[in-house]
Amino acid sequence: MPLKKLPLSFYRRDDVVQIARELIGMILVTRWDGMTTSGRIVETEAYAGVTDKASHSYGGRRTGRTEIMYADGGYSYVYLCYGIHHLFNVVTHRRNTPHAILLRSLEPLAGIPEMLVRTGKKKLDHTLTRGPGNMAKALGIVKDQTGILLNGKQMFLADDGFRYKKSEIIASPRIGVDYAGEDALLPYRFYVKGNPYVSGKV
DNA sequence: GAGTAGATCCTCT
DNA sequence: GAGGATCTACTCA
Repeated sequence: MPLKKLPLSFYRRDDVVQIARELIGMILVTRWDGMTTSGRIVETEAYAGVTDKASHSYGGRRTGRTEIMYADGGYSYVYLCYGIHHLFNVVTHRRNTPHAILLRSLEPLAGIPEMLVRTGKKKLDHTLTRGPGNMAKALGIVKDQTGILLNGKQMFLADDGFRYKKSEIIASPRIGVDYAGEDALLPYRFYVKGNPYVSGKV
């Protein structure tokens, strides 16, 4: 089955956790610098807007950085963390409901040589796109790519018909959000069981 | 193998 | 002026 771009209606639904689960197995494509790179998503985390302490938009916080989260679903939200890592998110739901999904890891498909150049690695191994910082780097994603509509030419998510078995998709608490108190325990993270590209303990 | 520090900079207080 | 949705390398055992 050929690649089919996900329609904007896919992102503009109410249940961000459900969308995060459905994104597992989809393909992320970026196309810039004259190179196409892509990979199959194997790890995501949902951030449920104003009610989620771990979210940047918790309590309705609205700043220059988080403004894009309040837009309609289907936009990219990239931001810099720890001064080094760019983290790529997909905005979901509709205007004024700031939900987002962090894409944490994917399995490289196309453009692997380009990914190796971008990350400075010598050969392909599971650390190439493991974890959100590495993944963004391998795909050439930087925070300037915030606000791109994900059904365009530069960057999009697609479905090639592949599906993991339901039993292969695991829900667990999110990573690196200990500061969020009880919300850090919510099972908003999804990953493919046993996949070497998944960050954290498998 | 486990634990920890350092990198490094944008954003909000 | 502080801290973060992280990663790597280095120390110590």
